[in-house]
Amino acid sequence: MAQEKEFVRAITPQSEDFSRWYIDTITKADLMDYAPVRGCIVFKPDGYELWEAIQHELDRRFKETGHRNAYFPLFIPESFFEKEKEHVEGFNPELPWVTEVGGEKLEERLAVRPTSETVIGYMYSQWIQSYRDLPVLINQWANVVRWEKRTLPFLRTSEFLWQEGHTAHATKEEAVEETMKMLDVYTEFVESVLSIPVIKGQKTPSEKFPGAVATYSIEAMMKDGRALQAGTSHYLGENFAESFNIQFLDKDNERKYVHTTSWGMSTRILGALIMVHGDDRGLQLPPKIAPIQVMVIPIGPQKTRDRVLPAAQDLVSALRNANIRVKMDDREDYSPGWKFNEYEMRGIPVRLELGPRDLDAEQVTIVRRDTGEKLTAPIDLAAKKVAELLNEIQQNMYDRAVAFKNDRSRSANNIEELETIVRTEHGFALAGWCGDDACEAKVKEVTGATSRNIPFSPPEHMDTCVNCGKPAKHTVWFARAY
RNA sequence: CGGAGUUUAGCGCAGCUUGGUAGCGCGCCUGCCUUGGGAGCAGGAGGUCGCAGGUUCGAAUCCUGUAACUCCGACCA
Repeated sequence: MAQEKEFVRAITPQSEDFSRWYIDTITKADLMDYAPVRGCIVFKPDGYELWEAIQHELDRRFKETGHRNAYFPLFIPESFFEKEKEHVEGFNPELPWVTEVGGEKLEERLAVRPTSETVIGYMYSQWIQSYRDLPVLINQWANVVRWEKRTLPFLRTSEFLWQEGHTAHATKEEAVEETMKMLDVYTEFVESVLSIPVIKGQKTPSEKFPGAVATYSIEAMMKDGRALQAGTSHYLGENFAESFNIQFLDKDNERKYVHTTSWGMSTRILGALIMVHGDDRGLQLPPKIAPIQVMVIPIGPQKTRDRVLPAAQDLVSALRNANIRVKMDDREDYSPGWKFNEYEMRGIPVRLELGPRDLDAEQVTIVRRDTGEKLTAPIDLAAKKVAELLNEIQQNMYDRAVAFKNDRSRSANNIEELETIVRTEHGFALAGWCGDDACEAKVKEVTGATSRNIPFSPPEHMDTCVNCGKPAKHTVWFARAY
């Protein structure tokens, strides 16, 4: 539609080229910029503020579940990586090394951390003596580096920001419970705060974290039908405890290895936020995470400003008193129409327009970002109305994302069907799997889709392996993934 | 890491085939004017053409190399 295009001429439509849309949107919305180093980005203030909001919400949940924050070093001695074979093999291709300082070679090379299991494991071995020292429940907010061959802003960058939780427990049962608890924390956060529905499940052995006994994930569907792993939680068993000799003396006077867990969520989640909710006008932020929830735009010629501006200021105060994150744009050198488009592009959930006509009617015009709907409310009830509306938008965005995901998900009885689903219909395919790595690899080779996870509650159970036709051990979600 | 494409003003692009004084739109600055879906007029600033070599009297343009970005593949919690 020509008029539609006119509003957003700076952004490539999603239907034309989803990748271009994504890059256009994050650039125009001023979330990031490319850095001079390959594969690295700058989080500009508007992008970093979103991350701060995510940090704030997650950190509160971690603390409510008994965790405390700490910070471990960026550099990890080479010898640490050699202690856990699977771990070193998993990360070796993407590790950068510090080999010399001031022109002199180091005795031992230092890796820039890709994740901190090893250095934290080493420290835990020093700190833990007795069952009375357990559990250890620590989280770290940090940057990590993985030298990726192919990068994409927020989704896969050479350096990224994340949190990594690392816990140590006396028993397997307790550690497994922790692993699941944190997966639930992620799920609750992503679904209720980011309005993104996820699929909870277990990773197949080929997709699990190097060094883990079991990896669990939450998977989300982007608007192009591709999957994005939104968070992971690992039960590491005694693997790292054995490698780093993390032992404790139990009540029965026996020396035992601890059971460890780790769990992480990264700035990649910003990519999900953008690709789940964004549309051809740009970003669309769920109210609970939006740094600015409401933008007030006073309207009218010079001669009415004396009347409009104080009223608009009162409106801002009323909303602020109702704990709504509100800002006013009263710049005179931008037209109202320009501002409408600008803040829609930036994803602000609600816009309030206040002009002479509104004042005459003692009302304010309210516009929803999610539906584009225009409403009015009496000025003195605006704060109450907007608060209700923000909740409604939050829910509507979630419902819409659920409907989209369900619409694009269905079961596949054979590999051809699976390929149609992921390549032509651009969706998720539910399929049986015999448990053989070779069958999983074959699906990837033929269809381009990888196993996302073995869902805890699949919509149906599949009987036969999608590749070899033998009885299925598991029902698995397959999708093309970021 | 392989294949393809791109790189010229803050952004988007033309100019390159056929070598000869650096262009357009938007944005930016000044002034006037203007405000309910990206207003208008006038004047103005801004670029060693990604980088390094080479060919040539002369290179944005031709050749070689290199870097970054985008897409497709390989690899990848």
